[in-house]
Amino acid sequence: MSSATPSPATPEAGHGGAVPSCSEVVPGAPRLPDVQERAWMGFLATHSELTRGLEAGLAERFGLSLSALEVLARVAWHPDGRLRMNDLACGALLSQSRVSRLVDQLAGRGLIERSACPSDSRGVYAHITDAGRELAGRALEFHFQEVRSRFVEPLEEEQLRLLGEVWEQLLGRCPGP
Amino acid sequence: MSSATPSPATPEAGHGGAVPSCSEVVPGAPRLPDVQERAWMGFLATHSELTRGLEAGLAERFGLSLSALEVLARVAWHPDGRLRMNDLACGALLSQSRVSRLVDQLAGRGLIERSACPSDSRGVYAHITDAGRELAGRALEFHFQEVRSRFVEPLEEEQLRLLGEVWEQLLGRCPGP
DNA sequence: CAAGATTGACATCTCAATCTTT
DNA sequence: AAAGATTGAGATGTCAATCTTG
Repeated sequence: MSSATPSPATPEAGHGGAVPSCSEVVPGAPRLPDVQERAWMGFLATHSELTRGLEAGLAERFGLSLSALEVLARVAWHPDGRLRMNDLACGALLSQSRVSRLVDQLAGRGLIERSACPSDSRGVYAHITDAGRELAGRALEFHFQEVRSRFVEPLEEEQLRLLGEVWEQLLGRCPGP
Repeated sequence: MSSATPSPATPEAGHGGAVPSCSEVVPGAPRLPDVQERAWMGFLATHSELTRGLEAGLAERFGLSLSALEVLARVAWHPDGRLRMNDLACGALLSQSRVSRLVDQLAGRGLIERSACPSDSRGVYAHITDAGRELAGRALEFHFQEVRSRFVEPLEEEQLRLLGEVWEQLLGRCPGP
């Protein structure tokens, strides 16, 4: 997804910028105060730019999407080398059906195999294969290197710590049903 | 999009959490150091949770996606009440083709109209209609209220300022062609 | 030829319906 | 009835091809 929050139009806005400058504002346009707007718009723009870059690198080198890598890696490094479909969906930011189709895809490439769950016939295990473990290792290594160079290294340790606090304050305000 | 970075599997991971706790780690799994991981994973999880919530509210009350609102609002508050398709695509985080189809959709609801550009026959203007301006006003008002309550208010002014700095440090490391 | 706009083909992702098992 | 897994339908988004105009 990438979706943005509307920003007041900049007349004949420049063609290149990731975040519109928002210097020229039309009277009457609802806006957020500057500090808030920069924090919010930058959040969206940064997410968009970073995930696009990471997706592109992974796709080119390993034929994996971020979601596929997430699934593959979680199965690969589970102590049992297998994980039930539902448990896969829970930790990831993915729906059950998406996980089912991702596993289809990875199974088609011989990176994962499905097998029945003996203790609960409803369940299905996703098993990592040798090829899957090997690819997961290389892809994850590359991916973390990318995250370091694009996200970690441009920031100070203190900024990273503060980001962690911010996410903690923002998350988990969804009371269950 | 929502896509996540793989996190080392938590055995029988809990079913509710947005961010896996990552306390149990399998030896051999590539990882980022804790502070880095919290900053990065929280970033992804927060983006996912916030945009889902905002999308849902807008869709339910106004039948608009975030992208549709972005397009509608930019046209509505442009000084001329109109904008060329290409200029629409540039400021937004959207491709030209997506903008073209969003304008189709909005035009079908009578919120926007297309018209030829006299000075350049290749160009097409998207005009805001009265109905479009009215809806944009209400939807944007609602949307900013949501952003305030979900993103701005849980944070301190100082944290918002720091976020702005972080995005500035992370963005714009893409040298043009 | 390059630029603006549209279209077709395809990837990604979610929701709702379904089927099986508990 | 509820839970796990899959499937169908549809929304959202991109890339590449095309068509028109500069």
